[in-house]
Amino acid sequence: MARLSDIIEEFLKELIIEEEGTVEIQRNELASKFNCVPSQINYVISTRFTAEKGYYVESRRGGGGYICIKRVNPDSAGDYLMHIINSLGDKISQLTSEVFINNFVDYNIIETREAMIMKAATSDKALSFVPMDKRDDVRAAILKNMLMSLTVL
Amino acid sequence: MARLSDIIEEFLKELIIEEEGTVEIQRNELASKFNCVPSQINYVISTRFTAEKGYYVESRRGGGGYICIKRVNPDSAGDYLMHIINSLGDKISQLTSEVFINNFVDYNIIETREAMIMKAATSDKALSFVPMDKRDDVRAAILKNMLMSLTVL
DNA sequence: CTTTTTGACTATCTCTGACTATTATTATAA
DNA sequence: TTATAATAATAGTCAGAGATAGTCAAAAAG
Repeated sequence: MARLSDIIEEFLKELIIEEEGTVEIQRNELASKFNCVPSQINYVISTRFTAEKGYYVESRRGGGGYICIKRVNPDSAGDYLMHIINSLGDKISQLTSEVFINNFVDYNIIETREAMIMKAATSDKALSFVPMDKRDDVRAAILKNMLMSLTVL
Repeated sequence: MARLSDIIEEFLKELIIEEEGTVEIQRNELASKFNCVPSQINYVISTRFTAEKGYYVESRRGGGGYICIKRVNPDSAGDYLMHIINSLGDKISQLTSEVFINNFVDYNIIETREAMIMKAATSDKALSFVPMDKRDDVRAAILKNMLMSLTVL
């Protein structure tokens, strides 16, 4: 029993993909397409296309009014990660690495579990077979690689 | 006379087998199917489909609400992971590592994003600073460490 | 005594509609 | 012609109704 809101959400997201990141609609038109009251469109937008979820919405009332939804997060999260990756040096200590990873959680770039995995992968324990003098290089390479893998999703 | 809770438990487990590991129900619907109060469904879930027993449950209230039960693994995820960790040798190739990681996703042990992170951490690219003859040892250590970090969550 | 069953009360999410706010267009007055 | 007022065309807000699921403690069963 799919909810109408979910159906409308899906419809809009597909449009956004088709239109490559932005879509412009008219509230009443969309509402009548889905046989619902216009305010349902507002409901869908305010619960599904929030800034937190990576969307930016603007609108205008009056004759020729519209609602425009833009997807911002995929790029900006990717950009942010690229920025961090570029700022990382060729060597990094376990402690510094953990600080970075904790920051990613704070900034909602990664989940707690993902952070645990990353910390585990970059811990001295995991790298015990790597000679001390190479360890910080390897750690930096691993961390960068893990972060890079997230920029494409 | 079998207890109702047992009957509902059995019904759900069969459904889970049919649906290959996951089932989605509506509380009221299921309750009326078995002629019981809706909260009995909660009772069954909270006593029979616990995390300890290898199930993961999520739900949503409101119109079109649902309860979704996923079987993580016959054993608990932690046990399963420990088993895998112990079965891993001291060396592992990139290819073998990826096969393992893909299996974890299939068995609902980890998420797709987590898999990507793990693959990135154990790729030859990430380990390019590690001499070839040590690489598979380091990779095995990293993989084990990442998996270990998940056994405690 | 422990487990199961029940139901009253609560929490959360969705849908609806009346009322409000804003903008564009058209009509009217100066 | 220009300024202003009325009208039309949109979108926004919010509270209430509807639809689910969750909690908890008492009653019932074993």
